[in-house]
Amino acid sequence: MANVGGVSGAQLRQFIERIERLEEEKKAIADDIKDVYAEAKANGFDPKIMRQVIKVRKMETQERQELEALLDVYLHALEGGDAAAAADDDATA
Amino acid sequence: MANVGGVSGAQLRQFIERIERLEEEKKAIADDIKDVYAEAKANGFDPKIMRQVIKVRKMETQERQELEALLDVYLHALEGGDAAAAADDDATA
Amino acid sequence: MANVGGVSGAQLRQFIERIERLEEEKKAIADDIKDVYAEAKANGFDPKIMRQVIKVRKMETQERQELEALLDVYLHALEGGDAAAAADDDATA
Amino acid sequence: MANVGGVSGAQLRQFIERIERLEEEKKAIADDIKDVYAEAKANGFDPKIMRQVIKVRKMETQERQELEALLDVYLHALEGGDAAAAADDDATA
DNA sequence: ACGCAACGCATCCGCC
DNA sequence: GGCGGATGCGTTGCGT
Repeated sequence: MANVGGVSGAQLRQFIERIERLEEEKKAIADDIKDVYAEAKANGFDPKIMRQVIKVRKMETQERQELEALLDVYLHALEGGDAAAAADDDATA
Repeated sequence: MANVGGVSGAQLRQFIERIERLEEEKKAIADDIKDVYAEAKANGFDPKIMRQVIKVRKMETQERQELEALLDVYLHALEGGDAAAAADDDATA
Repeated sequence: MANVGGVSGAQLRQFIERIERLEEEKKAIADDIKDVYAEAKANGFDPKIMRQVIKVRKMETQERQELEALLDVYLHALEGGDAAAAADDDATA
Repeated sequence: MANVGGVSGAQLRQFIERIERLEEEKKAIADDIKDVYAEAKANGFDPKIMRQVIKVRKMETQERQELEALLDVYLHALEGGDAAAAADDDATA
């Protein structure tokens, strides 16, 4: 009985297996990351500091993206030709 | 100054960038997983049940692995020739 | 000043001391466990094997619990009357 | 076969069960601690800060105990009646 | 906004 | 005494 209540069990199985496959890939990458840290450590770098560096760079990236997003909002408002929109944009920011 | 305190800044940069790249991939896969859950939900499947099913299947796999690990440790103990091997007689009954 | 910003310092003290007391008890039990391992080792048992046996038994218990949780979630889904119940047809095969 | 290689499996079983029992108790206490934090939070206290407070107090306790231990060493050295001992005590500290 | 769960980090213990 | 593995803690992200 692969079909109950009009819904395909086989289809569910496909979803489950796709997810399990993806999670395996995710784990594999996480392991790769651990390997890189280990290799770096073997070359005299401190993993703890490296993590800090990566965290900071990530934050900088996020800030930059947010600024770009904000810029886009402004530009689109101008494109729209509605002068008031630009004025409203970040009154709450 | 690409060399500070005897360590190569360029080498560090390589490690950092490899890790950042891998973390992007990891995030991409995590997003894919979310997408699959969303797609399954759109097809009438309950994500909560799916997560539980995946969790159970994962635990089954882990338990097999732990049993294999236990077997390994028994075998090594036998190699060592000491009394600890007695652990297999009824502890798991 | 036992009252700062509208919160009772005395009350906080009670919470802190309760927690500290509980943590002492927890540590005492952890020490007891170490003692048992030491005693077992003195009787010729391998602690490593013992830990693995305990881990396996624990996982067996957890798996039973997860299966029960899965059953619960199935039953609730059936109550809800929606198609998600189809998850039981072959996903675990 | 409760006896292999002259070692009692029943005895091992006793050790295993004692440990499992103790670990249950430990877990129960850990849960109690969580409950206290939750209760404190419900009364408007920040668990994160509470943890900091407890950590600091613990460190202070440890420092005090170390000082007392050091004092004991000095006192015992004096009791020993060996004048040189007191002078040696912490030359390497 | 809250609570839960997974991840990563720090600490500690046993082994070499 | 250093190293690797295991455990507990704290943080972050996800789902409700």
